[in-house]
Parts: sequence; structure tokens; C-alpha cells
Amino acid sequence: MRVSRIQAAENRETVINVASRLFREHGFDGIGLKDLMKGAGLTQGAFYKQFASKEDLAAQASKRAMESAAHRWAAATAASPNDPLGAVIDFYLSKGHSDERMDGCPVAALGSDAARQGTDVKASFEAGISAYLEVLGSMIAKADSEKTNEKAMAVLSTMVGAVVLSRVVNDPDLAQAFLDAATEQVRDTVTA
Amino acid sequence: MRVSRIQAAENRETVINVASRLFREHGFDGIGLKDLMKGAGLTQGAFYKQFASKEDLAAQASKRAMESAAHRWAAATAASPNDPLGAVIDFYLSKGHSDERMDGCPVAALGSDAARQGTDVKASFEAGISAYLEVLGSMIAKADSEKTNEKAMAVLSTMVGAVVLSRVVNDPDLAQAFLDAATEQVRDTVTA
DNA sequence: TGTACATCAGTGAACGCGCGTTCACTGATGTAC
DNA sequence: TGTACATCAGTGAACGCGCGTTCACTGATGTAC
Repeated sequence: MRVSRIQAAENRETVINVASRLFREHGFDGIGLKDLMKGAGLTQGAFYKQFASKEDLAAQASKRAMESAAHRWAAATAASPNDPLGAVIDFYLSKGHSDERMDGCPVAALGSDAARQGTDVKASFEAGISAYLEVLGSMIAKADSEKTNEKAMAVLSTMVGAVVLSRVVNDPDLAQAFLDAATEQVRDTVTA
Repeated sequence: MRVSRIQAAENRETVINVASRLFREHGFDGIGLKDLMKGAGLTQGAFYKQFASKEDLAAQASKRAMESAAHRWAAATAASPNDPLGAVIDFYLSKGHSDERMDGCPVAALGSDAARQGTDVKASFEAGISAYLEVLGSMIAKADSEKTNEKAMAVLSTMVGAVVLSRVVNDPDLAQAFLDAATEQVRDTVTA
């Protein structure tokens, strides 16, 4: 049953979008092609008409996930024009963001997994991380740009680490404490 | 072929030690029981005489990995009695540590994976993280203990995040830049 | 514009394989006397 | 201390299952005239 080019392109996008969420929820190894395709309303057999391999989809989905994350940063800044950087920090280190692996930051959700993947997946992450750094850097700015880059990297490290740590402990108070401690630290850094 | 109690206990320890390294290298889903047992010089069938399930081993191996990491922190501090905290920071944020997933920090190597595991695995991580915080806190100390805890959590977040980020990018310079930026940030925090 | 035919996205079954788990069996260890 | 027997850690094969990938087939889409 052939489908129009437009429909096929839409289907491909849907698969990538679904995969970007399900990979974040279950890990690259934790979800199979059958369920990935079912999530897009298709069957397993159609997969190889759109993608070269599962790893190919992993790279596409990682790219999409990072783009989606960038959109959420943009939304947070747009909602708080007075303190856009503070808005990003508060959003990223909120309990809500920490609780939603499926729609949250791909680095926090898949960082350890991505480190074991191939060049293409890492390239998707690297591009997204560079975008993160650019946004943070442009908001920190002011002083010499050398320091700005370093600050942006330190801020991103602290935020990613805090969310990862908050997710691997059982104790909700300890989880919250990591988010709170990181918030204070990061706010200090950007105002220093 | 029954084996002495002592030998059986040793075998169990070997399996846990091997698993603690291979899980860090390949992820919980990336290595099978057959290879895990082979790494300990045993066959697959013996597994269920020692462990209730793969998840049980994952919890034991996570605990062992965190204990092993704590040992390396202790070794770093013992080697630099003048600046034990600086030694831990430099070790953790060294390129060497970032390159060795198999023997390095379990939180950096398995953080995203552990977030998807059950209560037992998370309990192993939580215990290890608490030990990390205690070491960091006792070295920061000095001022009021409330701030000390927060600083320790911020420092750990920054270190974990920096190593994760340095591992998911292809560009070695960017990877190193994350480690360097985090080092500076963390050194500032502990001396402030 | 209408017709004939080639294209190809999607289906559903099959492929070989490795997974976690179970089980009958082995034979040295540990125990009872 | 020596003997008889129960225990059980380890072996290796088998279980059912889901994995990533391949393939023959379908039939609507797209193209050529």
C-alpha cells in the first residue's frame, strides 16, 4: 500500500518524534523497533524504508530531542523577559523537569547511554550542547568572552549533574536538595 | 561439581566485581549474563545459585562500584595530605578518569541508566552518593554545616555533569574544556 | 485529460540470534554417626 | 579417625521470548505518453 511522498515524510517525522521521547524514557537499549513503530501507528516492517538502522534512528532522535529541549529553553526565556537566564535555571532545576524524563533534557535522560553510542549519536548531542552553551553564554555575556564560555560550561555541568543525581536516589528530599543546591550555585556563578 | 563454601563465596565476589566493571562499560542492558559469568570464569547456569535475578546483581554490582570509587577517592586524598580536596577534584575531573568508564565513577558511567532501574539499584547509588557527600563535606567544613552540605552537593553535581558532558561529545577540545571549566568552578566554590 | 505502467511505503511473516531464566545432572564438599 | 550419605555450587542444554534485520508481496502513488 504505497503512501504519498508527503504522507511518507510525515510518517518519518512522527517516528523520529516518538523515538526521541521513548528513547529518553527507556534508554536506547530499553525499547525495540516494534514498539517504536507502533507508537507512530506503523508496523515494524516499514522501519527500514525510512532508516538505515536502529543506530541511525538513535542519531536522528537524539538530534530531535535536543532541538525540542532548545525550544523549551526558548519558551522559558520568552515567558520571563526580565530574567531570562533565571527562568532557564529555574525551569531546568525544577522538580517538574527532573520528574519528566520523556520530555526533559536528553543529556540528563540519556547522557550515560550516549557516551556508549557511535559518532553520529554523539554528534547530535554535541550540536545540542553547543546550542545550550550559546544560549547560556549570550545571557551571561557582559565581561570578557573567555570567562563567559567557561561559566556557561560550568553552569551546564552543574545543572546536568544535579538532575542526574536527583534521579538516581530514592530519597525525594535528597533529590530536591541537589536541585536546590545547584540552583543557588548556578545563580551565584552567573551573577558573579 | 560442588565447590567449597569459601570458593563459592569467592566466586560470588568475583562475579560482583566483574559485573561492577562490565556494567559501567556497557550499561545494565548492554551486557548479558553469559558474558558476565564468563568474565568470572564460570558458566551461565551457575548464576542463579548466587543471585536472584539480573536486577539483583545490578544492585550488588552498583554497590560494589560505588565502594570501589570511594576507595579511589581515599587513595587520592592519602596521596596529597596537604590538599586532599584538591586531589579529589583533580582526579575526578582528569582526562584519565573521564576516559576510563569501566573503572571510573559509577554515577557518571551509569547515572542515566540507574535512573530507570528499581529501588535496590537506586539504593546502592544513594548510599555511595551519601558517602561522596560526607567526604566532600568533611573537607569543605569550617563554616556552618548547613552551607557545607549545599556546597558538597553543588560540587558533586558539577563534577558528575562535567564528566557526563565530556563523554557525550566527539570534540576532544570541548570535552577537555568541560573538565577545565568545572575544575575552576569547583575550586572557587570550596575556597569561597 | 486519460490510460498503462513503473515505483515504492507499508504489511506481516520469517530469519538467525542472544537474552534471562529453568532444569536434570554431576561430583566434590560437608555432616552424621 | 573413618565411613555413608545428604547437600548443593557448578555444568551445559533447553525454554520461551523479543530483538534487529530481511524479504516477498500489496496496492496506491507518481510518471510517461
